[in-house]
Amino acid sequence: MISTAENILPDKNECSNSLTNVMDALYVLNGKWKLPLILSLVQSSKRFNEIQHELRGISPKVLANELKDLELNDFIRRQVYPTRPVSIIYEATEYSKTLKEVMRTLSEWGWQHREKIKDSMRQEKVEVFG
Amino acid sequence: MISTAENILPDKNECSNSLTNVMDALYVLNGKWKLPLILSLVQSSKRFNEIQHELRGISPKVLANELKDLELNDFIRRQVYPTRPVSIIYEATEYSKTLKEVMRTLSEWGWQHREKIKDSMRQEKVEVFG
DNA sequence: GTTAGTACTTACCTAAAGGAAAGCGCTTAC
DNA sequence: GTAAGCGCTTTCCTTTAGGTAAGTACTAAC
Repeated sequence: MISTAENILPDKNECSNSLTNVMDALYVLNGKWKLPLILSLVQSSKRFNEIQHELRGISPKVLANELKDLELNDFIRRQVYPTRPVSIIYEATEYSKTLKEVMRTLSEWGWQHREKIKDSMRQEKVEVFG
Repeated sequence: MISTAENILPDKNECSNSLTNVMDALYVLNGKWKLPLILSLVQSSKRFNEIQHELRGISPKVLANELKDLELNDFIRRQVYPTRPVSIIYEATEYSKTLKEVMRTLSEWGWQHREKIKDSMRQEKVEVFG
């Protein structure tokens, strides 16, 4: 977002826009599995069963749905290799790689958040038993 | 995350951890309104009705629930000022400011995603009418 | 020909998210 | 005393997400 001469209120504009931007981003990325799934495939292409194994807890039904949805939205590609039997490989598109920075900051935050939670649990123990 | 000598497979470790990190982050931040709400209050403290006005479409019930949830998780604070009548102001905590980078990257991505969608819609028009 | 693996689909169900509309207790303004 | 604003709560309802369990079509190996 670039503030130009027409932007009389660059700050306010930027603020209300970033809200809209975030809501637009969440519109496509919302849900428990979309970002983890994209991240997993950005790290390396995988087969159905491999993904299922990595995202512990995802059911085949939900995984199949998410994969279809992400393919429609150009985040992943379903490649069929003519081996016998055929190998079906899911891979991240170039477009899903534009999410790298988002996933990096989110991962960093998730890590420090877990640290914080651990700390506060330790603190509670001290308060109760210390 | 720091790779130490014990990390024989720093890459693989980092990869599987970032998946866990992202899933942990999403566990607290998931939903249509949490990040927009935090962003709105990081930008400036606000009253109930002001938030409702800014996040077009949020119902008072959902807003009240989200505010309670975010307060419990230490992202926001409900301040009561002894004016007559009392003013109730919601403000972002220091902790919610640790999300700034996440919200910045997400906002940037949301912006460029909207541009992409606009472009692809233009492209479709050219294909159909051009 | 039976077993196992891959990549799903189908049917069924529950829980949670989310929305619409109305109301409530308070206060101030007219 | 009536209307209007604030900060919600309550009720009722629909939609969506997500899970379980079973099954299917194909192939290949034993």
